[in-house]
Amino acid sequence: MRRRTQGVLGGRSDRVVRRVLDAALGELARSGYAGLRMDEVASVAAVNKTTIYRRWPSRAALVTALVDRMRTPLRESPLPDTGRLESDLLEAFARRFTVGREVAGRAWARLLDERFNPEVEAIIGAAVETRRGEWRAMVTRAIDRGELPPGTDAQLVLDLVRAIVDARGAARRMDRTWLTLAVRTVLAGARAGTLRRGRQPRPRRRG
Amino acid sequence: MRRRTQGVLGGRSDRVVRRVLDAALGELARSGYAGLRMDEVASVAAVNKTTIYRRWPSRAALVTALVDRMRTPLRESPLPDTGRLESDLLEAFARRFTVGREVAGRAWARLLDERFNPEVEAIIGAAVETRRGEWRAMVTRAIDRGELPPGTDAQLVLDLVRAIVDARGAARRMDRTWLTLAVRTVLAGARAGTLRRGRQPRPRRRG
DNA sequence: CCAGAAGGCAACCAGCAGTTGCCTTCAGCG
DNA sequence: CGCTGAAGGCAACTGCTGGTTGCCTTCTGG
Repeated sequence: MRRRTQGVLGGRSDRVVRRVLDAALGELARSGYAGLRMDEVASVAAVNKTTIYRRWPSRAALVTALVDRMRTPLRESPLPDTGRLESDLLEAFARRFTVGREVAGRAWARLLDERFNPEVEAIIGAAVETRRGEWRAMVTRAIDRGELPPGTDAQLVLDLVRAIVDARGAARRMDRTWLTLAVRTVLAGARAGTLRRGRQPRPRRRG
Repeated sequence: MRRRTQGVLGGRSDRVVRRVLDAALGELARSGYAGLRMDEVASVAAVNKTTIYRRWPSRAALVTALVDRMRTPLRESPLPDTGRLESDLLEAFARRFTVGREVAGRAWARLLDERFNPEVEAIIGAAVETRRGEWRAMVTRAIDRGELPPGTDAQLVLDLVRAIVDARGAARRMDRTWLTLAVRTVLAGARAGTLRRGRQPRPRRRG
């Protein structure tokens, strides 16, 4: 039997896929996940709603596919390794907001904002999880270089930076200033030994 | 004409108000804001949906009233002033998660998780904004005491701690460990001078 | 040129916010 | 005690949206 012409750019199907994903991207950036109306996507894509549902059984599936496509270029380039953790972190995080076009950045920010939503969390989680090891390695290298005290919890460092960065959602646009602040503050904490693995940090009186 | 028997505890109306708000609290803790079904609230409160809508014109209004009631005891006690910023912050933030009963804590956490939602943000914002000055004063005192370098941006310190704390939402329950981590890390950053007002912090090579 | 995959169309179901019109109950005043 | 008006109950309804279904049309490649 004839297979779907996936991958053969220019086929009827692929044209539809591209148009739907493009439309979905725009709608996601505009209205966020919760506000994304399938009818609207269909109409913008100049495609029937049924067509969308035939290929992606739910909104979650559609957005998952979209995120996957968004992150494709990202997936191909390795994480930065500048020899200095601060620069590595700055660059690595900055990339998250400049995936491809401007729209994609906004769409991703909207998703982050809605990460409380189990569906969204699953989507983001799946996308991020794959590179967790690489990210951790980035921090570990810094520890080995002596930039951070031995015993520092690499994952914790990342979690903290992410927590701060993600706090800046769609409303207030992510900017370099905030990102820098997040990275420097967390690194200062780590250097002060606040982020050792396992044991509770003891209170430190100011000197 | 006879007025509503508001305030006269035990009246029919007040009993209804209490039951509806209690029910709403439970539902909010269980299902979050977006998942809060008015029919369910009505049914749990053993009250008719119409009755709810007559008093609170929308879900947002209902939750606003609920939050207002939740925060009443909090509003009455001043923020801590232990003479040490770390303790102040720890205690002040810890309170947010122990407003009254256990349920209220969970409900509040759910709200925080959904703060991306404009409606929710308005609700939270209104509740929090009122004490912004007090919080800032807490940090300013510490600067005056010399705990933090002069010129430190008090609001920024608070924003950062909040960013980290809030990252722990409903799924992973807020715990003292994470809170401590957040406070200590941000304070370490602040002591290192990362959070001066206005000017961009210069990169600091590790010593 | 034709079989089968993919797309279009229209009507439909289900869940839920919010509404409406009308009836019932209750508190309290005369 | 009985009346009055406010507050509550009830049931049916609108409107929106995600997701479904059955059937017909179009495109594509062998």
